[in-house]
This record gives sequence, structure tokens and C-alpha cells, in this order.
Amino acid sequence: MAGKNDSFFERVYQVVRHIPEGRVTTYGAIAKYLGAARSARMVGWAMNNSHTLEVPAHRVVNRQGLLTGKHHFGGTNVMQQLLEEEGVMIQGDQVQKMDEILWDPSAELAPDLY
DNA sequence: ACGGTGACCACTT
DNA sequence: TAAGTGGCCACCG
Repeated sequence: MAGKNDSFFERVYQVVRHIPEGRVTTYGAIAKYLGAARSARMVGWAMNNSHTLEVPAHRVVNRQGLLTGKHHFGGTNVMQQLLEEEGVMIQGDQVQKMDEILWDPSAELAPDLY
């Protein structure tokens, strides 16, 4: 969908806001949903700017389930605590049972929303 | 206006 | 199996 506020960053934030509690998704999955499968780094870069907005950024991890963005949450393990409060199990900075809680926007979100 | 930057990913040794 | 590397491209100064 083309809109006034349809910058790549804004579209990333919209998708992230749809991630259900207790679930996570990956940078690459978001990029793929937005039609830019090879722009996972852009998603990560977008998240860097998300601190001023209301976006559940802690639900975005890398493909292996690693909490690669944890250092951007102020504290050392803030990201981990936020996830654990939602029932996500984490060991060694890595989300456990990724295959079970992974939320893929391409499969779960209407493809023509944005 | 132009190039460095980056919370990634897939492919190659 | 693990580590290295190149591609990717929107944003901001």
C-alpha cells in the first residue's frame, strides 16, 4: 500500500507491532514480507531508530534466535527479561524452540496490508 | 549529493 | 562443523 508515511522504516514498524506476545520473528522474515528479502540489514537498521517509538523491538531476533539487538536496550539483559515475561525461554542469549514460537508475517499477516 | 554505516543472511571455504 | 566474506540498500550528516 502506498501512503504518505510509507517509508521502509515505517513499514517495518507496522509489521513488528503485529507480532503477538510470546512469539518472535526475524529480520529476514520481515524483509521478505516487505518484498525486500535481501534487505534484512535494513530491518536491523530500522530497529535502531525504533527506540523513540512504541514498538515491541524485543520480539525481533536474528535467524538463529540470537538476541543480537540486546545491547540496544540499555541494560545488559533487558531484552531477555522482556521476552521471558512473555514466556519465551532463553539460554545463552538464544531463544529456545525457535521453530515453535517463530511468527512469520508472510504466513500470518495479510500480504496486501502494506 | 554522496558515501559510511549497520540489531542480517546465504553462500563459500 | 565453524568461520569468513560479499551483497544488500535506506538513512543521515
